[in-house]
Amino acid sequence: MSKTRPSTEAPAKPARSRRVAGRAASAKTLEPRAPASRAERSAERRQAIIEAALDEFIARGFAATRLDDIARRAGVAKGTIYLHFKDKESMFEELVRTVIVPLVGRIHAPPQPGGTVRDAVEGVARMFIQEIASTRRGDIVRLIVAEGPRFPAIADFYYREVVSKGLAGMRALIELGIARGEIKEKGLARFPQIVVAPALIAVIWQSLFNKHAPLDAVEMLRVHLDLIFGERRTA
Amino acid sequence: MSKTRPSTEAPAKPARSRRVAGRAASAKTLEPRAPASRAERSAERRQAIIEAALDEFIARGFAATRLDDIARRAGVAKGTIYLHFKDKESMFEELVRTVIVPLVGRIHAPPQPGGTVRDAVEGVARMFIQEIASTRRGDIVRLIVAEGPRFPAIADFYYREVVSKGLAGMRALIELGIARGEIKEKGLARFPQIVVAPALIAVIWQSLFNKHAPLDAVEMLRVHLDLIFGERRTA
DNA sequence: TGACAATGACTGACCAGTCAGTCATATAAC
DNA sequence: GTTATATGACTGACTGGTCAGTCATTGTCA
Repeated sequence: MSKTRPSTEAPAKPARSRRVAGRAASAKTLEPRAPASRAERSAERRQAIIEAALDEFIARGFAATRLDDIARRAGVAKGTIYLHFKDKESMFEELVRTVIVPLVGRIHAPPQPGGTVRDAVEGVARMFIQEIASTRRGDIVRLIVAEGPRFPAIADFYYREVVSKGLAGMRALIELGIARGEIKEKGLARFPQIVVAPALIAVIWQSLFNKHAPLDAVEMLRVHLDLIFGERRTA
Repeated sequence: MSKTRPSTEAPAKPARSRRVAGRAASAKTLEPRAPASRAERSAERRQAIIEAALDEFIARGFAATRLDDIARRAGVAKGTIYLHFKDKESMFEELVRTVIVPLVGRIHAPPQPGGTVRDAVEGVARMFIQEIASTRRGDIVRLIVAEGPRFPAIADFYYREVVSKGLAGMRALIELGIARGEIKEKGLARFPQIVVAPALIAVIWQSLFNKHAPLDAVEMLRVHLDLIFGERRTA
């Protein structure tokens, strides 16, 4: 197999000619082609670049991704990228940050006062599958695993913002579960990773082996919760 | 005829202490560049290239690794690489295969007739930590996760040779454990991944987050086994 | 000596990053 | 309201460097 050819599969916006630019469609609700203000259009561009870059980085990894492809996919000239990002490397870092941050907000499971701990953990698991495993964010997780060692800044950030916070939250839940007698295995509080592990496996499986053997992530997580909390009553 | 080679008056074999055992005894009496037969020397070269390439690929990933670096590290000219491998891509694939194959042999845990299932699984876990998590093979696993999507051939191979076999073996153990009453959670037989997940997490953690928060993999796996088999008797 | 192995300078493709120039928009002046 | 000027977002051809892969030459073994 020779070098992977440029990705033309994407709806690469035809380089819109300058004369028409003023009428370029914008995503405004009513006006299909309202000429947004400079700031607005600039923000739109930046967003388009981020989306495109994400696709390319996920598909090819950092080193093999060409800025020309990102530019084409974003419907933008290559130079424009450098108006928004310092260079390829910091673009990658900033990119991951940008996409991860909103994900962090959803991490801390709100432990409803009334419910059981199992309900809370189940909620986290459901959220994880819906929001991460079955979306592009799952690929981001894989991307971090893949490029982390070469981007210590990203690995650090990810540990600080996601891993440590997520595990801390999970540990709190586990301790509550132990206190309430829902969880028998006390050692779990020291290794919340065990509770999370199958979810991560699901993400990796998804992008590597799913075509060989589809994995029912929901069912797997259910079994895992049964393992931790004991068989669920409703069978 | 002075050697034009810059700094390598003898085929520099820098960091290659791995399999010198056989030659170690005679290393003092014989010239380092022992007059081995052509075939032997060729095989040695090939092995050196594989070792070097592995180091580089692990450190940099596929795309960012330079063949010049591999050649230098292997104490070999770049052209020599092409006497042994078709191109960079097939070198990478063949490489992973070469390193994985001996690993596969160790996968099928020998279920000792006398012991408990827990003993058997513990043996697998111990083997995993010794042979994979704490060696360079762990990095290979990460490498596969990282580059898998861009090297379907490798992902396929890995699934066929390692994942499916490993999971099948684990499933057999689980079913035995269920039959013997050692394992309560029957659903585990459908998702052997759950049993293996923490081990994989340990590998990933190792290369990404260990400097932030060292993870005691042995202890974590023990807790996980407690979770599956119930508290161990000896406490 | 003949056959084969090894070398490393070389080539050509490829690509990150640059920058002089363009033009739509914003602002000021009339 | 209309025209003139200023701004800066955007462009894409270009540069300089890098690197996979080649091959004529050199070295080595049988």
